[in-house]
Amino acid sequence: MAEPAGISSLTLNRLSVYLRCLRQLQDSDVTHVSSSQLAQQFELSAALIRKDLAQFGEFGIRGTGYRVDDLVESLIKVLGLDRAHNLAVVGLGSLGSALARYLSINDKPFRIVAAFDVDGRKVGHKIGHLTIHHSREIREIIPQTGAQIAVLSVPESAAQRCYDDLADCGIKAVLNFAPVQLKQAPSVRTKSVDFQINLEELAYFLSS
Amino acid sequence: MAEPAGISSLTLNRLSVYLRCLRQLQDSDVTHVSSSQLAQQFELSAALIRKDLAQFGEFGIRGTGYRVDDLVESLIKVLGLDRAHNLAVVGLGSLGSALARYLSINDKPFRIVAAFDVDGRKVGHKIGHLTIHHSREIREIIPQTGAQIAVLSVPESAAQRCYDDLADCGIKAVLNFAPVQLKQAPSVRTKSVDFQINLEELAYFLSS
DNA sequence: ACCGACTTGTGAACGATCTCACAAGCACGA
DNA sequence: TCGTGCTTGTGAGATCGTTCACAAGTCGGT
Ligand SMILES: NC(=O)c1ccc[n+]([C@@H]2O[C@H](COP(=O)([O-])OP(=O)(O)OC[C@H]3O[C@@H](n4cnc5c(N)ncnc54)[C@H](O)[C@@H]3O)[C@@H](O)[C@H]2O)c1
Ligand SMILES: NC(=O)c1ccc[n+]([C@@H]2O[C@H](COP(=O)([O-])OP(=O)(O)OC[C@H]3O[C@@H](n4cnc5c(N)ncnc54)[C@H](O)[C@@H]3O)[C@@H](O)[C@H]2O)c1
Repeated sequence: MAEPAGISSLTLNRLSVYLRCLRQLQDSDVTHVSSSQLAQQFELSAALIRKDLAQFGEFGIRGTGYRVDDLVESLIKVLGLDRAHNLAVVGLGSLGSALARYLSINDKPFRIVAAFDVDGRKVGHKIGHLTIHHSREIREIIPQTGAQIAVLSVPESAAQRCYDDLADCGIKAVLNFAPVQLKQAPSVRTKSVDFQINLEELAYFLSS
Repeated sequence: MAEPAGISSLTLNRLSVYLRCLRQLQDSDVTHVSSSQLAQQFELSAALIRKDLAQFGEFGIRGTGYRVDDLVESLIKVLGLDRAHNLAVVGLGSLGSALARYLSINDKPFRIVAAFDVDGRKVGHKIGHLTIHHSREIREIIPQTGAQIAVLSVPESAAQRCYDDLADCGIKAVLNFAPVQLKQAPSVRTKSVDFQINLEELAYFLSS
């Protein structure tokens, strides 16, 4: 394999898309695929796909293209999906519950191993076969579970405090859904998904 | 005001962030703010903030900074948030319901005016004070409601068909949550939010 | 064994985005 | 009225991301 150096989010996100597409091809028993065939599926240039892939090694065969099975395997390795990732979910409101449900179905390499809330009606009860703990126990419980990634779906007002707790107890990555600009901890890779911002972008295009 | 020309998504999304921050300042009775003060809040350079804002006109006062109230008002106008936007939600599973709930609370300029599903247990029932219709009625009902934006939260297998229906009946923008690469209609501004891709990006950083 | 048709991987050109640095402008006090 | 101190708006330059174009390599047919 190859470069550890700064791979951009854009490239990484496209790798996920390629992987998804390649798996569909596997299901259709396609064994080989060229960069231009892939490029047609999404609206990308073939060169970009080749550049993206080439950053991690030489996966293709000149004159032939890429062997689908091999490329799937390589991408899984590159993205780190060949090992299980333990997740904690913090905030089991309507969004958090939906995410938890989604993850237990689509469980491939991501597995929920801890759940937290503050609502007395939820703490102590189960979501799936997992007991919901009180958030004040985050620091105590997370290290026992081996969770490295946290999904943060609490109200805005609680987001920063929960984030800091998570950072303190060894969480390495957070996917945040609260519409706030988190003051980030240096030890934590943080990514936010902001529904409202996306809607507002669409609103802009409608009124112009 | 100024340029209609191609504003990038990056800029637009930052404008939303600025707006959110400015509203907090309003609540704290701060009347003036400089680009460098804003820059501290998020981790951005002051110059970038000024460039972003300057694309739409001269909102600042040299030597003083920006008047918070004025800038809020200007950004609301720029983003098109000064008028109501009617939304349709398609697919009221766990995610769709969470989104619908979220939008009815946080209703500022976005209002749900139509809801669709195919599940017999849902069609005919209400979500909030809105009746859920069968998806086959999308083409008929959407034009009556004036919805211009659709939120698409159906399973992957149904996403493309629903999208095409929405495009056909005059929807101008779609926010898609299904993990698929939609074949886009030229008349529709489309944006996707992909939970899985975001998780996979985080996974990459953990294993490297 | 060779040719022709094809595809990859990649340097170089291009374009978009961000940062730097400073002239132009405003407020306030002397 | 003028000067000082501050901040905006903005060209010029740096950096990052994408596209172009082609040499290098592979395969199948003859
Ligand atoms: N629901 C959506 O569709 C949606 C969409 C985009 C963003 N969001 C954001 O996601 C977050 C959650 O949204 P929601 O709709 O699920 O809200 P919700 O009110 O349904 O759920 C929030 C949950 O967090 C819990 N909570 C509160 N403080 C907590 C703490 N300190 N520690 C742990 N849990 C705590 C609450 O008890 C509740 O169960 C919000 O920030 C919201 O803005 C939601
Ligand atoms: N739940 C999550 O946290 C989550 C996160 C990320 C992405 N997603 C994606 O969002 C989509 C919905 O997820 P979900 O968890 O709500 O699934 P879900 O199964 O709970 O809900 C899907 C809903 O869509 C309805 N539906 C099916 N076909 C339809 C059609 N043709 N027209 C209208 N409605 C139809 C179903 O009846 C159901 O109510 C999926 O594509 C999923 O991959 C979900």
